[in-house]
Amino acid sequence: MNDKKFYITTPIYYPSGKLHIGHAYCTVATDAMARYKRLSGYDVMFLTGTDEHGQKIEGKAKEAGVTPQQFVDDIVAAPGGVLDLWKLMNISYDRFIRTTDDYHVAAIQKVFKQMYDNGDIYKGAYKGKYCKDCEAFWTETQLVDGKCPDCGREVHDAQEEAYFFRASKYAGQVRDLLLNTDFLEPRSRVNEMVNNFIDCEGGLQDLCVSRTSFTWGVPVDFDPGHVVYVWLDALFNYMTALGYQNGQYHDVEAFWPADVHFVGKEIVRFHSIYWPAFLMSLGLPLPKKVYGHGWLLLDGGKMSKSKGNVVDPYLLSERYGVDALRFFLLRSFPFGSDGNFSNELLIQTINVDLANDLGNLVSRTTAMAEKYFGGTLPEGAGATEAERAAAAVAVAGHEAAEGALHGEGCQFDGELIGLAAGLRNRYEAQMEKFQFQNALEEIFKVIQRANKYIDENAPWALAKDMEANAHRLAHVLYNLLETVRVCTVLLTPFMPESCERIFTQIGADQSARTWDGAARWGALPGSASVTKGENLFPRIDMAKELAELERIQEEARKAALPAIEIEPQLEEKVDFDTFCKSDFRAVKVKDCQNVKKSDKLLKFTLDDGTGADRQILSGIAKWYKPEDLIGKTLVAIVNLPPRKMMGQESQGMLISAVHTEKGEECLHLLMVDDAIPAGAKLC
RNA sequence: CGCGGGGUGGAGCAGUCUGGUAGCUCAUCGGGCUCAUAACCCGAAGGUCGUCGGUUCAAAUCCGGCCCCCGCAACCA
Repeated sequence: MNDKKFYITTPIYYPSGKLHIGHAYCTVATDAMARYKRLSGYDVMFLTGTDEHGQKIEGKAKEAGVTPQQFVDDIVAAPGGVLDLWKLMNISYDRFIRTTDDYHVAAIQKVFKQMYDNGDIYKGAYKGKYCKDCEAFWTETQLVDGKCPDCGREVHDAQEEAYFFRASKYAGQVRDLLLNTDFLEPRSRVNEMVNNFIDCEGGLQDLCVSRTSFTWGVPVDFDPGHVVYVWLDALFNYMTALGYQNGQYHDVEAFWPADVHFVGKEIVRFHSIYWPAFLMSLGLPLPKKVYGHGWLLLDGGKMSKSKGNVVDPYLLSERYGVDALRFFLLRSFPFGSDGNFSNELLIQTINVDLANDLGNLVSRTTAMAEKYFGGTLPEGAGATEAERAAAAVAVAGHEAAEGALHGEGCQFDGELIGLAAGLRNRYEAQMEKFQFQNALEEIFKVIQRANKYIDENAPWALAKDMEANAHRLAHVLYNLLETVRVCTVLLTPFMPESCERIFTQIGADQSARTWDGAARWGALPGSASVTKGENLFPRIDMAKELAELERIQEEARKAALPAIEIEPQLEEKVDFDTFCKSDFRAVKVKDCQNVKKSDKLLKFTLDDGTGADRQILSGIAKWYKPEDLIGKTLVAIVNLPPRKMMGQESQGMLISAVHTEKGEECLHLLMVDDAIPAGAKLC
């Protein structure tokens, strides 16, 4: 049995709607970490899943007219759902937990009972502001203008019976854990937690762990009417998924405690305070680390459904390739802090790093191997003993490998080989700190060095005299292939599929793709067969693509809007006499023209039956062409006071029907039967 | 005085813990090369590091005041 074990988790996501790029970000990071650990020889358990209970899902299901279970099944397991998304994004999770899974539910009931029995869960009252219509409790601070934030109606004080977890009992221990260990990272999150929730006024508050105001949750088996409230249910997934308190799995021994929980910064509080407290209550080992990563922001602000600015990972994966998206997410943002997502940055990253630097390096290298040597380098092109030795020195931590190569071949070789051979160590140091951005930066420094190495050696110049230079040329190409190989091994956790293709192109067999191989110069056989394949990462036309993306996202935004909206009817009554004062008449359009310098107004010359022309200006140019209206019979109110618009007088108003369709305003002029004579009164 | 994060060349960021030539990507300008995905390589211009004060031989970095932006305190990556 492998004693190098690694247990890593994502949060379990709340499937009240489609997942967005933020969820993908966290999951991709976890996946890269898991793959990295597997690559470096660990026995990895990678857990992700969904947190499916709660009032919000109950409500959404009701809205949709399905049961809560059907609702979450649809979001999680249906085509285009969570499972599909992770499949598309190549997420190599070992286990996927749903909190509605039977074994989890049963285990949570046992956990709850146990904590109740040992006195850490007690019965109390949950107080708050209650909205009858929404059947929801709100806290003072959630209220909008003192009213329900959902429906805007009055709320009133109310309380319900609830169970509480005695978190206060563990405040000291948790405080110590946060302040005096590196349990919670990045460090900047520690103060926030301690100051805000432990050293605050009143100290650490007990946590409400049951509710009676909704039913979609794990029932408290010894007290009907209560369901377990979110965090106790959700947090224990990390253990029940290993088989804790259930017979579904048997991996607690092997994998608990977790090595790291990756979580978003908004739930750091629950993972760094309540989760350890729960475990302390049961006398269980604590996870080794909680890492609170940052958020992807849009235009400097939070992504949210209400703002309508969520980014769809499905769309981006399909458009640019999963690997490009995975790479972008981890390359562009420091994992611990917030980052600004933009389409422009995405495309730029793909173009610069993947297309120009990496893709192009592979392309030009393999192209030359084919062109000059038919795809197989000649005998003796491989690494020399001196180079292998020098590389070993670099791996051992001495950057001065080039020193060991003085007098050997070309002056540039040592520099390239030293840099490439030492890469694994630098990469490892960053990966162990979850600094994906820096790990990738290290790789790309080497890739850039390799591109420079091509210029320095000008293989095309060497190729002009093959008789004299064939050996040198082959060796230059070999060094490039080796550099690409080393980089590709280390890129595999980030871009598994693309790396596979690169390995194929440079002829790297399995033994050359290993973690050990990444620190061994000369692992690629000198006779490896090289083939120039399809472009790995096609360049994207920035301007064109941005426009296209904007169009697609706008369309998606519109599709999410209600199909047809109409103005709500007025509550206020109008008395009959007032109504009768409005003089509506049928009018015939004698002439209609655009008003100069106005993009909204049309000028109508109308026959209103009086014999004199009536002129009306109407702001409907967006919907009608003047020539299409001539001869039509319309409806106008004729006794409005005249009004000047753009310097011309309007004597009345044409009547239209208006509504909103997919967020867009629509307008139709009222057109009536042409048999109606001009001037006929409408009543 | 609720808590936290941030303010660094035109844009986006690193550097701040462990003071000592201000770094990276993109954009701009000039040059080189032609193997390659109009890519690659070299060079240049551009910053009084939000602001005021303090400590110091020396401050983007340490300390204090102020200004501005964002987030959290609700389920939420």
